[in-house]
Amino acid sequence: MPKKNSLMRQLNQQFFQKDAIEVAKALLGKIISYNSCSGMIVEAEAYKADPASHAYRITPRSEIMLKTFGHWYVYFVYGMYYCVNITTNGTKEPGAVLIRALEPLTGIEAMKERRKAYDLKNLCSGPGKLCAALGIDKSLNGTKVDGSMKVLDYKSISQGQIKVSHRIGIKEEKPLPWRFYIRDNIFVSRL
DNA sequence: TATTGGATCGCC
DNA sequence: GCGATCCAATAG
Repeated sequence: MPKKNSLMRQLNQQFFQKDAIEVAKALLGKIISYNSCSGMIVEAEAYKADPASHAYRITPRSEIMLKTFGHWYVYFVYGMYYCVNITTNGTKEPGAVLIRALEPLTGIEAMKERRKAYDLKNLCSGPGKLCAALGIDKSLNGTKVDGSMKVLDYKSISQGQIKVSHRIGIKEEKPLPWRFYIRDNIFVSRL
């Protein structure tokens, strides 16, 4: 693990009380730290109450998106992968940001071992991949963002370095431009 | 209770 | 391009 210095402030719940789109952009350049492993967020997507969102209808699974902010929302997909989100938008409207890719920083050997993948570019370049790499599972669902898994300040990303596209794996009539990633970063899931 | 389809990934 | 693999949501 690297030495923590004063620049690596730990983000509190309050940070996530704002809109998912704003949070998604603000998360680029931040670090996720868990299980003695860490990586810089290079790609994230916003979800609110749009038809493609779990919160389009509030169900027992998705109500965390409505009722909380600054909590981890972890769900299981395709029978074999987990995806990790952070809830946003206060407690009156639903919102969450899906973490889609990390640039691996520390605990790289452990992450390679969990993933059985040894190419750095391939280690955390997708929502399912990064959860497998860090060992994230449903036991973290509903925990606070400043609990055992944390988010730390790291690099400042300017607006000009942020690229925007439609969300991946979503079928919708008119794709919303709610995916954000760091320009020229090789660790994103795709260009 | 049964059915269907998915915010994925890796191999064919 | 497609199968793996199982849970969550909906319909009945």
